[in-house]
Amino acid sequence: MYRKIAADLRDKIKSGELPPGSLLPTQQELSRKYEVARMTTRQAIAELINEGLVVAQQGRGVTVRDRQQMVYRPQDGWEAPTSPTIDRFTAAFTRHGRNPSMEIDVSVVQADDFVAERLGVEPRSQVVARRRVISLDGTPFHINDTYYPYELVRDTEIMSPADIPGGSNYVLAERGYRERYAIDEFFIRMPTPEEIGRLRLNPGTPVAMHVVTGFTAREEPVRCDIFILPGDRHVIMYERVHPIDDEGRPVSTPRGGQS
Amino acid sequence: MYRKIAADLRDKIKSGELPPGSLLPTQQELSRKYEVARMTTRQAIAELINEGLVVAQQGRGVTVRDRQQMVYRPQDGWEAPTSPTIDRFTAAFTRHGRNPSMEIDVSVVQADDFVAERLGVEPRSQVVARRRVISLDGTPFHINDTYYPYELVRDTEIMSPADIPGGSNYVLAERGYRERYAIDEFFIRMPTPEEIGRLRLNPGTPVAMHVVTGFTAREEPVRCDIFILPGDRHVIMYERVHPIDDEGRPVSTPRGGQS
DNA sequence: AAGTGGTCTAGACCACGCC
DNA sequence: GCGTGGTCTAGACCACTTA
Repeated sequence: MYRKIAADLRDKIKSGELPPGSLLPTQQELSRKYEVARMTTRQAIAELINEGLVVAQQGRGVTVRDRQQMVYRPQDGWEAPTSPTIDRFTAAFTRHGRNPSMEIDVSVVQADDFVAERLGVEPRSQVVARRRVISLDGTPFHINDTYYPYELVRDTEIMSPADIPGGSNYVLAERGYRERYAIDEFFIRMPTPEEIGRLRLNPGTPVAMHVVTGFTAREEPVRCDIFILPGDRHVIMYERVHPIDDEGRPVSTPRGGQS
Repeated sequence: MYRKIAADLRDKIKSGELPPGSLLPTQQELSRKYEVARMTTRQAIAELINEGLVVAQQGRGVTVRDRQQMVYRPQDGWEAPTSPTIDRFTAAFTRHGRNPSMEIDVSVVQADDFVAERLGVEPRSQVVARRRVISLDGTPFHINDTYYPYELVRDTEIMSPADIPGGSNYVLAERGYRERYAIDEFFIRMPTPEEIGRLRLNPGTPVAMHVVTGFTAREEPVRCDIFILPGDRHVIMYERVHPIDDEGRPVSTPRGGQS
């Protein structure tokens, strides 16, 4: 029964009969209409909440969710190739008049297993953690925690909780650790209670955990960057070029030829 | 109260006291221990289910979930650069003795708004849909639906529901539509009921929707590929190379220089 | 103050897995 | 057949928003 109620409501949302921002019928109304107990209608609504379709607020009611997504481009700052087409794609998600802000917190911590494995250091050895929450118009958009091997960044401006002109890669390059390539990993999962708090997430919002591990040309790890991207606020976008030309012949790549 | 029960169980799972595959205390036991009604313990367990931590099965009990993830590499087949390091990364997620299988279904359908926008055709115009479900050892791993403009693929082997030797890009290239570059989009969300059915997903499993739109050098779209990747079964991995060399000078890119 | 959703109770019966 | 989780009822009181 609760599945039928949920399906009916889902259909009304998808068809546009209940547009984003509108209020669903109250739980009491649904109970009367379907002749069920309120706990049953609550279960139907819980299903929609967990699907990320609606949000419930005490005293207000249940409203249909609206997605406001921004484009997240891992290749930004890499002087990546850009085509007119990708601008057309990103335009669909771009909003204007945004007011960005950032919270920064730098500390020396013990590396957990996950970070230690990526930085090639012993678990629980000291690393520098640079933790940031990036907000737009006052609402948190994503978490960006960066971990560096302690010896690489001690006594640099990376240790100070302020914006770094030119980026931290510039600082590392000056010390002889120029990042040459990086590996991106994405894990799709539900947020931890800590992440829900830091990002003020609604129930039913999954996140992408984007892990960037940067290496020098000598294969030494120089940084491990962890982004937590709420699914309702981001579209992740990449651009790729085939390493063969229009006649099917190989084109030289930055790392010098085909593998 | 139900939050406390959920937090206690979550701690026991994270600490390893309740390892993957083990059974949680039954709802009746929890009700006795915490002196609450069974509906309250059910709510605690519902929370853990929606976090993707546990699965409930009628007649069996509630078990701690185990993740078996495979590596998903969008760059595969692109002759992408490969370093020894990425092999080390992928090794952590690779399982052996896997038995892959595929279901294919090809049909001519009306493009929805999403696909029409990406293929640059009118909404509801005819496109060819090639729908696949890829399974490993009998369990579905991901959905791969590919859409082509009808005129580009009519009377080709893309229309037949069988494996294509060399891939569909090879067939398109022969007809003068060689894919030169592609744009990747990732949307993170909860699965639709249809996706839950096709992939036999457990509750609390988010998915990544990976959309690849391929273009010729003349900026004509040739395909729109939609992958549905369950979060508990995939790690998405990219490798990127900085377009500058160790002295900081630009390196030529496949598309010919910096932007 | 009225109305909304949030939590909780103490029962009931059903569907399923396992012995 | 027994015990598990799945569904549902008919109440109760609380916390919060809005007017």
